Amino acid sequence: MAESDDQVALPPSLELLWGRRDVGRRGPKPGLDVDSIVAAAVDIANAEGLAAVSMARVAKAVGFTTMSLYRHVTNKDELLQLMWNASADGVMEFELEGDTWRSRLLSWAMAQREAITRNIWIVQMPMATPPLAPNSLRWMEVGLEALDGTGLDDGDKMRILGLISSHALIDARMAYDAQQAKGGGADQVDYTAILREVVEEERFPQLHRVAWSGAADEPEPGGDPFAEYRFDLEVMLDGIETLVERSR
Amino acid sequence: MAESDDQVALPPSLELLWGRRDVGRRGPKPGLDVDSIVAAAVDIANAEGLAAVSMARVAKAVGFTTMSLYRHVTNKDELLQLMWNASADGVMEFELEGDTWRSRLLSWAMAQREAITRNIWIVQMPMATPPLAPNSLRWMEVGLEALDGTGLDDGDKMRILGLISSHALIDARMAYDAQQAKGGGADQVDYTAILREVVEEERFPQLHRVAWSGAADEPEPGGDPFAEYRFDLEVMLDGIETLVERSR
DNA sequence: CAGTTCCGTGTATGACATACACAGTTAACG
DNA sequence: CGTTAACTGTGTATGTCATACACGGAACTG
Repeated sequence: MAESDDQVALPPSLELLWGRRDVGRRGPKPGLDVDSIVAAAVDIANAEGLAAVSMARVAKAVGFTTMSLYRHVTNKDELLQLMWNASADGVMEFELEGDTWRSRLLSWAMAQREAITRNIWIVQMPMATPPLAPNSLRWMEVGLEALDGTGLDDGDKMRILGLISSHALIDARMAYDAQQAKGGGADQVDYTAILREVVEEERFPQLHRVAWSGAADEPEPGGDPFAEYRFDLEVMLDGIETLVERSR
Repeated sequence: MAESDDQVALPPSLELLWGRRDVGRRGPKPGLDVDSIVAAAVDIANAEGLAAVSMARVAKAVGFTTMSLYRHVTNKDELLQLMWNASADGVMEFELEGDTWRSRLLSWAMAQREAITRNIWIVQMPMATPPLAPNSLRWMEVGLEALDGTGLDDGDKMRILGLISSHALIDARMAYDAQQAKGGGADQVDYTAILREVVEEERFPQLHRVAWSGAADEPEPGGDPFAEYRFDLEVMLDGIETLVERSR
């Protein structure tokens, strides 16, 4: 298992994300840098959502004109990747909690979900995963540490981390959508009321029962905002536990 | 548990999706209808992806001008919801397979993933869930049937179906992104090669091991396109099995 | 010092979703 | 049955967006 000395050509965005993009030395001293651009973009996203992050808007925020941004980032997609990596910097402060792989993994999974909540605009990203950049790879590194001692092979470990992190994202995305729908106005109707309105007993006997049993009711305000995610995590952790037992 | 006689005001999109939007009777006979618009939009999406579905493009496909579409759908978001519902019509032919709740639920979960694959543009939808429209509610109805006999309460059943269907979507989304990245050109580099390039042993000991052990290698071409999804499903089904045992 | 590279600006382009006014068609109403 | 109202589709316009490209000036290189 020898490391190759050949340098692999990283995709352009990753070159930038790993600090490997050659920066020219001629020409005027830049008044603008990529870190300032990314920070401004993240601020706008935090304040107003990802849709508010246009190149013109970011440029204005850093005091330059729109087209100057393109001297520092190739395109908007690259800026989005940079933003995603920047927002994952909480990994630097994160520490696994617990004595068992299960409790450590749970703490990791909760941290994933909380990190997204702190930068909720991530749910609006056009891509499904963060770039293979320093911060997200550090999250994976820590996740692998959580799984030390399980006896699982590395491939399964990676798949498990992928399962959990993808679920954190989509759970946050669904919660965000639901909240946006609620924010639309006073005439919003909740899930159960809609079900009761549309599911006839003859055509949807199961859903009809569910609708009228109150089982689909949305959680009371003030409760655990992550209740749904915790349920899902328990299911997944139980399944992982089964996998761990089987590998022993 | 009496049904209320009060009609709840559905959100405007759902009124249309459930065929409850009042259609006026005065004025010229329409040359255009919402079904034609949706069908055209779905065709374009199937052929070229969701980004190709602009109002102008759809209008051209049905032989009308852009603004005429707005006589039939409120806005583009509504059209997207109509498309999502239309694409879920495979539920009409679907039948659960198996003698146990587990095998039935597995068949349901696979069908979810396959349905998305057939209309892969769904992964590019701006919203995280389909509308509460006839087809997606029918999928839920069938999913609840799969869980008959588990003894789970209705709330847990709904959460389980939500877990699986959301996972089908994000798994498809990640697979789509990966494929798009591959299609970018001959200079694309795979996941493992990137890991090997960027993860130094000192800083990322776990990922370094994983990268050089081959555990993160992408599946060979020609294998099961749903291998990752199946792994995830086994984990989730094992976890659900634990939940079922506990509820007995 | 001439040539090259690089930064930021200004201008332009094409694409997009959608507002709004107009003219003609059809139904409702008294 | 004539008038009014509702409705359809068109044409025009608007503002926003990402990004191409040319220009002038700053800074480096040989």
